[in-house]
Amino acid sequence: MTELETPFRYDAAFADGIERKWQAWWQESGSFIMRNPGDAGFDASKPKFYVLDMFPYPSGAGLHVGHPVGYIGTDIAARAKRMQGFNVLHPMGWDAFGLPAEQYAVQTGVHPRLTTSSAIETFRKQLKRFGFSYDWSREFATIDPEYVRFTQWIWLQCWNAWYDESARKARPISQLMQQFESGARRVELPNNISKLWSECDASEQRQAIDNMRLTYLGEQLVNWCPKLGTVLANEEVIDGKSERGGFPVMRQPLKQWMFRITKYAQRLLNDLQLVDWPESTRTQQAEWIGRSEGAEIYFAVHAGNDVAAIAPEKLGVFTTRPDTLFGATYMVVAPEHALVKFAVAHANPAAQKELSDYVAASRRRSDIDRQSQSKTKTGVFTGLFAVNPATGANIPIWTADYVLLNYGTGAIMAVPAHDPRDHEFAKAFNLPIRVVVLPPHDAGENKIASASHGGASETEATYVQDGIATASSNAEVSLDGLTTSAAKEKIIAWLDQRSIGKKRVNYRLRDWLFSRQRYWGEPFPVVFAPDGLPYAISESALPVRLPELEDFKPTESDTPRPLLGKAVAWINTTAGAAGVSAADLPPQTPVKREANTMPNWAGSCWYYLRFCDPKNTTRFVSTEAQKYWMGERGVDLYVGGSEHAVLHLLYARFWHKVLFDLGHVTTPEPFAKLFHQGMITSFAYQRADGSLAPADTVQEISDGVFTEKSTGQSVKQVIAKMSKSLKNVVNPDDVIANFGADTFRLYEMSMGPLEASKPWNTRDIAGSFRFLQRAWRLAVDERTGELLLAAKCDAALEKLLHRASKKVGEDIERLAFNTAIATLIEVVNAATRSTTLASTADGGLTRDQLIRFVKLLAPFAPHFAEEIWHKLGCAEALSTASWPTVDTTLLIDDEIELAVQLCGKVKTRLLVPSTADANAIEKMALADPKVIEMLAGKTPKKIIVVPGRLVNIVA
RNA sequence: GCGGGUGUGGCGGAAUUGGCAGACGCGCUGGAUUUAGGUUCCAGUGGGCUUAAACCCGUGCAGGUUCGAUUCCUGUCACCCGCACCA
Repeated sequence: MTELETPFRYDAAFADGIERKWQAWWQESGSFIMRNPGDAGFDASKPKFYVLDMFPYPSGAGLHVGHPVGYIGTDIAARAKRMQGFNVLHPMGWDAFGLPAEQYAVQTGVHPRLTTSSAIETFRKQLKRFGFSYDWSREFATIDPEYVRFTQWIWLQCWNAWYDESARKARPISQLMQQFESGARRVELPNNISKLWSECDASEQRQAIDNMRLTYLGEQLVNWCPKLGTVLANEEVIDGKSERGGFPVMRQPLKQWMFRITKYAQRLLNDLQLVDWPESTRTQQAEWIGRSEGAEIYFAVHAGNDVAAIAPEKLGVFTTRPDTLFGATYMVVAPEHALVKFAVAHANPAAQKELSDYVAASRRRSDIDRQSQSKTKTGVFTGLFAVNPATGANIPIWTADYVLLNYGTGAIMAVPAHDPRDHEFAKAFNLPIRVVVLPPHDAGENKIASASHGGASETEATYVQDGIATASSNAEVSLDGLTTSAAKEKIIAWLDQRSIGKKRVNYRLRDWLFSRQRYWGEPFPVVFAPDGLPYAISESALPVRLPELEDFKPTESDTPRPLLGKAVAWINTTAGAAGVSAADLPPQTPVKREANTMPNWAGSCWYYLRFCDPKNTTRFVSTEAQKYWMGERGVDLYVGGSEHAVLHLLYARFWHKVLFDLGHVTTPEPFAKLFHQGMITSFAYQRADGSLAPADTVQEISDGVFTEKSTGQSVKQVIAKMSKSLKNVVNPDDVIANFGADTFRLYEMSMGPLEASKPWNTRDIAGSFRFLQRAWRLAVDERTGELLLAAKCDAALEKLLHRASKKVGEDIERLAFNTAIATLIEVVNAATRSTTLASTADGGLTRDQLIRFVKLLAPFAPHFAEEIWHKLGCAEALSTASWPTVDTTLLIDDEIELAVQLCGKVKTRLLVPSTADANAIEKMALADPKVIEMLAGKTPKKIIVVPGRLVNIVA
């Protein structure tokens, strides 16, 4: 048949036509606009379902085929839930502050606002072509002034709050003031001084309050690249050089805004039990928070005989193994530790140089490098000694970069016999190793006769597990013979009694560094008075807007400075002009604005709340909208990449909990159910030497055999990330142009499980396209465009369709879209076969069957389904139709086929009535001729009957 | 280094709770339709040995538990993701 004869054939052009038609119709009729409670047309009788994508950062390159995977998944869920009678909130927006736009501005001078808004245009246009059922009326970008205003407002909530340890929640700072003023709480000042509020001067009072706020200024090390004039992420630093340009990078201290997220460590850990998240993600968060129980122990420090200086205060360490205190033969402090500065100041010239060289060198290494065991341990003796409080021994204090300043106290007691890192270090520097724990069985037999002191070669391996303490006693305390847990308790009690240590819970989680030295981020609503103290800008003066910059090029500098520092006129203002309350500072006071900006996380920490009520100009979200859409447990389905498993998801939970404590939101957790979609990878071709050949230089000469065109060398097909250099990037626009959006949606959902990473294979798209073409031919006459409907209902087909209804519904619920689509394909294939095999025109689907089939297909291929739906004479949108119900009586078979196994191997099959019980099945199996033959007269030892599945005869 | 994960035909994958390994798609083979190609339809397609049946082997590798293991356990190999200023 020629194309002229089949004007209604489902090809790419035809698909394009109907897709654009229905997209326009959905938009005009507002099909997916969701009203809020209180609005006209809102149906309060329906339950709510909030399904959310992790919103994208709109990059200049546009959408790639990896973006839509999650979006198609949430759209299927949203469309199915709508048909199942839910009010569905399904919004989309833009995470629009970010580094790429700023870096582009540095290179070209084009304002990030322009770059960003054109990227948003592109993304929006591309997303709309997929026919997603987003409520576009709720769209916003994190750079919108109204959104920035409330992002700053939330920061002010943290500024105006403190964490009440006894109530285990954040409370307004005004309540702290009341406690101070009433004398219920004393002011804790440095050096263990405590005073009444009334005894403090103004500056002490101010300090007392500032030290309690949820956001505070802290000094942190950053990777500063003087040449680029910018701070770099760890991943942008390679071997102490900047990734771009290869310029030296130094770790420099910088005063920056921090969040006291560590106060929430325990709650962030506990509340992981409240959410329906992938187990791996909850584990990753728990590991990140890293709770460990142990002890803090204080070691007296002295400077050695040849250093005539007064030793500094005691050196505190955190250890999870206080029971090994007797085995602590040396100490290690981080190179940035204050004790190292003291050591440098008091060392002789040669040692001084060695120490400062080491500190300088470690500044150039990243934390990951520093902890990496593959690289040999390095370190330098500080010239200082500590006294092991248990043994009384003088033990040397070293500095080494495998100890990190920001974990624990930045210092450790080294127990080389029982910690692999300490062991390796001790071997490298010939430090003593002292065994103080024995494996339980060895302790009993007393295999190790002497566990006393010795050189580094005493033991080859470290024993890290729990065991029995040995060689651990002094005049006051003995741990010998105790199990590790008993020994821990006993030594902590002893340390506590002597006031040289105490029980402590430590978290790996660190306070959250929230300042960036960038332009393209939210300004902080804070200024600095001439005395250097920060003052908040009042809520009524928000948003604080970014100043315009002519030139975005950073300035070369040896010390870190924010890019916004260039906006001199903006930075220097008065308290009144900036919007500081006159109660805090007189309006004419000259002040400097904060030149740091917030990180990208700020916008993504609360966008899910804004979607509930995006146009609100008086509040970040109305109480009513927040209550309705967040409900009891928050967002009902949140889909995004697993690369966000820790940071974004932890930060958003933290903000949410602060807002919860302060009464602004009503759920303890933001996201009830979380799902990670997998990455779309691509094929690449590996040469014999392991290098990768670009995809366009390779040909497939036979099944699975590939050669490089130019050389004829055989190459191996492997899976790799999509990258420009490998020429294996796929543009979704091209795919849609060739097959249509419905085919694209089906293809990406049928590639495999939503959570798995899967290689894109353009060749396979044909399968999804053919499925739609088949389905179309089944329902529509390609010559006339008329519906093809069976007059009679085929019983087998009806049963199949019924089972498919059940299966598709269940699969959508568990986001197993690949198997749902396979089921739909089976229906179409069976129905097609029925038409070609039928002698009369009776094959195919009846009107009623087609209606049900189209409803099942609607979430996956919405344009296709809508087209047939309207051909069936339905005037309302398919999204308003109800989901097919399942008649359970049609799911039961009269007879079931069971597998019959002999010793676990399938030998034959048996048809039994579905009502037969285990006894009856056993009898039938034993009466089966094949079974009799196989048993050959032997009596079965055991017969296992699994109803509905199999019979296993053990002979 | 620390933390999380994945390995099944030529390829993507299915097997939801320990119960018939390979659903569905791609590719390939044969047939029908067609002047031919394409399209469409029908059938076949894990490997070995076979005319066929039957049988044997088979879920990265080596063990273990079990009547029964892709699934649980131990060890091992390979690959992927995250690591706090990329988003």
